[in-house]
Amino acid sequence: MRKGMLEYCVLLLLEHRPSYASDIIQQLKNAELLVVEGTLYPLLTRLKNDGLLQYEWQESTQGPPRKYYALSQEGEKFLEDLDAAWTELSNTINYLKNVTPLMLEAK
Amino acid sequence: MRKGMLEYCVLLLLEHRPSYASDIIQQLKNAELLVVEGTLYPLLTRLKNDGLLQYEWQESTQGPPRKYYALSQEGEKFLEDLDAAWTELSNTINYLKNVTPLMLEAK
DNA sequence: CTATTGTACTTTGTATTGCAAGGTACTAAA
DNA sequence: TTTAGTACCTTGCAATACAAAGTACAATAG
Repeated sequence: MRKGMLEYCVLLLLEHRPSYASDIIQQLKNAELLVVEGTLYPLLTRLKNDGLLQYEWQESTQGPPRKYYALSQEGEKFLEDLDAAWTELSNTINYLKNVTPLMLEAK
Repeated sequence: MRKGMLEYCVLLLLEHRPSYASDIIQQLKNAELLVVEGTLYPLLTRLKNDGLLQYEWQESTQGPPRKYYALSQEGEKFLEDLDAAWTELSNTINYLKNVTPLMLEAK
């Protein structure tokens, strides 16, 4: 069920602040969404190749340098589209959860 | 983004009343969710093979007979799980949409 | 009574996504 | 100099969505 949602979630996070992979995984965990490296790294790479994300290398005080990802201008626009898609999907599900057989036959 | 949601939507519909494929496609269209045959038929077959759906052939007054699908007992139980998963996903997204950078750092 | 149209069901091949598993590289501490 | 910790990356597989093409039956037009 989470298919396709991860992209949206990651973009939502990066809208708030640039982050690197391990940080994103941690933040998603805080939001009850468990994601593993093998899922996230390819996703970030894809979003960058699509021009939706940019990154900058930054030194860390403890450990190897980190790739900090942030939304590009195009990424911000795309996120607005996803916001709209989410609202619609949400409406669709809530509609389906509440329809009665009678309403279905009305069409 | 709709990936993985279709299964849930179809089960929600069948909970209300047994339907056959073309009918389901029409009902989903009424809910603003466009689905094509090549997507739905394999999905229905999979859900049946998983024991979540059953079907009965029924004559039609105009055209070939139809496969009416309905939830099995196991399917009803599964739908409850999906309901819970949907609620959680919904909460996650809304959380991510509303967090501020400050809240993120609090963890 | 055959050809066409409409309805319904099915299959094949492809792209995308998620993930397990394994691997590389740099830093710091033992 | 070895070990542990952090971070990034790749490969191969399974599941899902869809386009496209195909099969089968019923009803109607010619």
